[in-house]
Amino acid sequence: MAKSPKISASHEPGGLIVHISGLLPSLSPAEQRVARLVVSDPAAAARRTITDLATAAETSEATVIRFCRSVGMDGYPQLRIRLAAEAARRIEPPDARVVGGDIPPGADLAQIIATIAFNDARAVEETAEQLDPAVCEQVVEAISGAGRIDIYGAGASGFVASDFQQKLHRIGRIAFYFPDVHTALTSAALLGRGDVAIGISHTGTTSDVIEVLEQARTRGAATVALTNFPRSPITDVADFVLTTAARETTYRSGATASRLAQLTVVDCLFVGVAARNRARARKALEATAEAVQSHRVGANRRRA
Amino acid sequence: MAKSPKISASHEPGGLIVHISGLLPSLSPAEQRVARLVVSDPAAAARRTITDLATAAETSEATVIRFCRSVGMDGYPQLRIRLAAEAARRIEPPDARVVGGDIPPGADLAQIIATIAFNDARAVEETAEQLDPAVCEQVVEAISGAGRIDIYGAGASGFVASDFQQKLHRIGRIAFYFPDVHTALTSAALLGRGDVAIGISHTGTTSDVIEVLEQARTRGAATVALTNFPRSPITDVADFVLTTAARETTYRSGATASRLAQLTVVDCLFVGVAARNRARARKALEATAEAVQSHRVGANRRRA
DNA sequence: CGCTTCGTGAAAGTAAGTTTCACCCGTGGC
DNA sequence: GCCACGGGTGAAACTTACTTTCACGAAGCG
Repeated sequence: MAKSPKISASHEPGGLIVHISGLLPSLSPAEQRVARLVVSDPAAAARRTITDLATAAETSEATVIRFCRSVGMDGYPQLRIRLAAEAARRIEPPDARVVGGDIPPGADLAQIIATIAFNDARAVEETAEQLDPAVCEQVVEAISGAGRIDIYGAGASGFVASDFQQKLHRIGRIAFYFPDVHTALTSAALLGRGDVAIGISHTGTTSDVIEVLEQARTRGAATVALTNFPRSPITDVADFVLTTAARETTYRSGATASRLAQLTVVDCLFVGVAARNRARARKALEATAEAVQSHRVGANRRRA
Repeated sequence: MAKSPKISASHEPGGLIVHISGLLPSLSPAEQRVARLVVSDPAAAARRTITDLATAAETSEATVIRFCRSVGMDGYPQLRIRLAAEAARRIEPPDARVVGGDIPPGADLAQIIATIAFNDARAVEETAEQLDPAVCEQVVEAISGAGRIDIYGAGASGFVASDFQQKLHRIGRIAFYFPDVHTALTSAALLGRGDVAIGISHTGTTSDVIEVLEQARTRGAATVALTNFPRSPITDVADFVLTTAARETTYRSGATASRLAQLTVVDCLFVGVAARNRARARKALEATAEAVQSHRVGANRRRA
């Protein structure tokens, strides 16, 4: 291969569990069975012997070992230890709301709210935990020094892309977002060395976004991918990979959790860029805030 | 072999480490050497193999095993696991990132990430806590029975409005979002009894949104406001008020926390509406998911 | 349609953990 | 002073757990 020096992975800080669930789709079927067991109850897995776990996952010990290697461990004992540590750290399984669980059919609205909020908050926290500050730093640097920044995203990720564009624009960086593939491709073709292209795709498999990012890369721009899955196709065309950590809970939420996670990452990058030149960013922000002032009506009422 | 129960095994409250140091004096010399190693650095001990630890304690594996039994464990593996868990627990909460605090000027990216994520997650959680399920229920009911749903929002809140529109559309509800005030006003003028108008404004003072919502109300539509401030002007023109709970941390972040909170509320409403007619919503979602399938490329890669 | 490549488990091999047992050494009785 | 006696100990035998190798079969490629 020898193509992408790629900056990412190998990091896996924050949560081992989170890390594993991100890798899940890139694992083979048998390994996925193991992964699911581990993720669903890390503490229990830590207690099991390798033969035990293999049996429970309906596979062989060999596969369990392969799984260990796939997620970056040396072997089973190391996984066990890490799992135990991980499980201990999260002593607080709040209650019945299953992480990543679906909403039960009979649920009332209060339950729905609690479940959604819990999962959303969790996605944000876990994303932050596993974000690699070093990679972020590099991306921030690239953006700060970029002549131009193109941001791509389709569907739901398009909102995030658009949000990012606006943020950067507000602090005086030249950033673009294109809701349309053709326009985006055209723009990507005009990028060059020193420019930055950012592709956002939750699944990492959105062909439109990948195509455009690839185009940008060919032209010499630094490419950044923001996705939930560290081994998805989009990472092949990215110099820098940033991952979110939303355990998508079936189709139910229209992927809101992943959206929040993406926004959090975007916000981190934004603040990082802004922090590089506080004075200038502050001034720009104040100016833009002032601009919309005339569209605000009188302050909040006192009393009832 | 049932000799002396030595000490009240099985219980070992508080911490395993504490427990061990408690019965340290009751151990034989060689076992004490082991115990001291373990107590002084549990995490390191957890990483060692039994032979390793034995060597380090200048004793034999047999003694290590005896030590394990003495402190109430079944064997060495169990001790290792418990040790790892124990060590993980003691590291504990990273620091005191101030809620709602601003980013200190000298902060490095890791700090920035932690602070942002903390505040973002907090906003989501607190929003859920203070959301009134009864009001939500009414709004859900209104949306479910609406002939048409108009959603208004400007600037950052516009993204949320747009997101909501798309969500509702995906489950077959007739919903609109207008980025432009004039179009929105026109649309509002066409609303009537049985329709729903939703205005989103973080500050609750965005005159454009208020104006449009007011228009909708005079035409007989049910009006909903989503804002962070329960006493802001927008609430005057709303039949139902839903609030977020983002403590805005200065203007710094371009209000991402409030955005996340808004999205969470929107998601709750969405799921609430979808839950009212699971079958229909599910079918619609599956159809839309299928529609974009051809824009996805092959699955995630295996291996490294 | 043959060729590869990849996922897989059976079996062989190695390392880790556990048990057994004989030894040492201090103690106390004869 | 000599001889049981018993706890503490480690060497070695043993068992179990973990790891590697290998060959088979299925899925993709030319």
